[in-house]
Amino acid sequence: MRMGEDRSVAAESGTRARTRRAIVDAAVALLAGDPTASLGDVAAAAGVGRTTVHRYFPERSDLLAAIGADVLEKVAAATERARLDDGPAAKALERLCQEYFELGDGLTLMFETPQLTNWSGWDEETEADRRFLDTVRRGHAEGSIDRELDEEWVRNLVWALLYSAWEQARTTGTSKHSALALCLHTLRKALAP
Amino acid sequence: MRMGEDRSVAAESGTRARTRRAIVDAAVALLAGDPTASLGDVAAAAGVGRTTVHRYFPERSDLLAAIGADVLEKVAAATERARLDDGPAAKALERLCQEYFELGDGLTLMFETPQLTNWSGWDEETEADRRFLDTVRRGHAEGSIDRELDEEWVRNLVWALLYSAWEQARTTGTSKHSALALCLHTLRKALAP
DNA sequence: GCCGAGTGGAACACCACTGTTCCATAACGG
DNA sequence: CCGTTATGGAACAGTGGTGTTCCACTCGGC
Repeated sequence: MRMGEDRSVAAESGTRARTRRAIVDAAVALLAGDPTASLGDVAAAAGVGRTTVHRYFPERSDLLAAIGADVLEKVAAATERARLDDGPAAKALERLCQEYFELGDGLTLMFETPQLTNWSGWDEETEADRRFLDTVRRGHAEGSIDRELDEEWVRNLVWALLYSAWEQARTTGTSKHSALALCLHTLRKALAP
Repeated sequence: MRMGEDRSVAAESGTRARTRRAIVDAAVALLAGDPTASLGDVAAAAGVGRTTVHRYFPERSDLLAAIGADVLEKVAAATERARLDDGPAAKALERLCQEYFELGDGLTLMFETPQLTNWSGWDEETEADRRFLDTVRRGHAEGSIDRELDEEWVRNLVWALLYSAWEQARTTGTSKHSALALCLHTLRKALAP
């Protein structure tokens, strides 16, 4: 082995890694708009041949799994950036909400493509999910989050607000910035005891 | 004309009307869970032959249109029952929320099947939608609804909360009743100035 | 400039769903 | 009770996505 990585099977050449990313990114963007888009469509959107897509992801489910892993990774990174343990829990959730908002299409996808959440990485509790629920509990304890709202409800609420904000930006002319502001404003009021 | 209706083409015999309902109802329940379910699945769920489904709805899109009309009708009825003009606007929206909650599967369907909203009845503003937005404006005027939240955002918010509530009942063990309570509690706080 | 990795396209079999026709039979209603 | 009405199933062709193979190409890095 030279400088390259060799995680499980083999290191991926720079070219392969780039093509792979192009396909996954295009798939995320496309499937967010229409979860039933064909692999041919994905290939076209990625600017590669359909054959190439099949070379990287033998079956459709393989592509879905890759997307799932990708989103999961981004969620983990966003959670990291939000520094959930700093300051009041309510504020921490607002920061998290901002970070999640930036995920964009990946977000919509999780909402509209339950099949994504059907692969191995999702059934067991995610680290990010656990950190989220812990933070809500911390908020309950320190009194910065309404105790009437149980953890799962807060989680659902956050996702729903994020989805709404994107929907707002998409359908009405609202800018992403204002949509996020509405989202955070509403979250703050909802969480307050 | 005797007692029967003869709206556009012809009155439907009792038998036909019943079969039609069975198909539409089954389709709503099934498609809410999986928007890509086949017509064969719908037929099976409705307890009729696939041929019969095609007899009532020649093409898939015809069935979708019928479902769209059905949901639209139920939304209109729910809006009626909520008596939006009575009392404070914020309370009116809470009543509306309760009524919408009862729509159940029809609700999920509107979220997950944008194709439904692509038929004729949806593109132009619905009467129900107009009444909703009017009520929000009334709330702004009388001060019972936070003026920071524009009408569209409130609409998105209500739908998102309803979806969350059903999700809550579906995934966590929460009873429908408690889920609705959380939903209303959150809405009340979010709307308050 | 060369060689191999990486690619695109054509052609193929396959499958599931769709929409249609036809016929035998069951249910309904007067 | 009998004829009309409604139904279910089988069989069919058509369609579009899927997954596979093969071959000619081009591009990148040494």
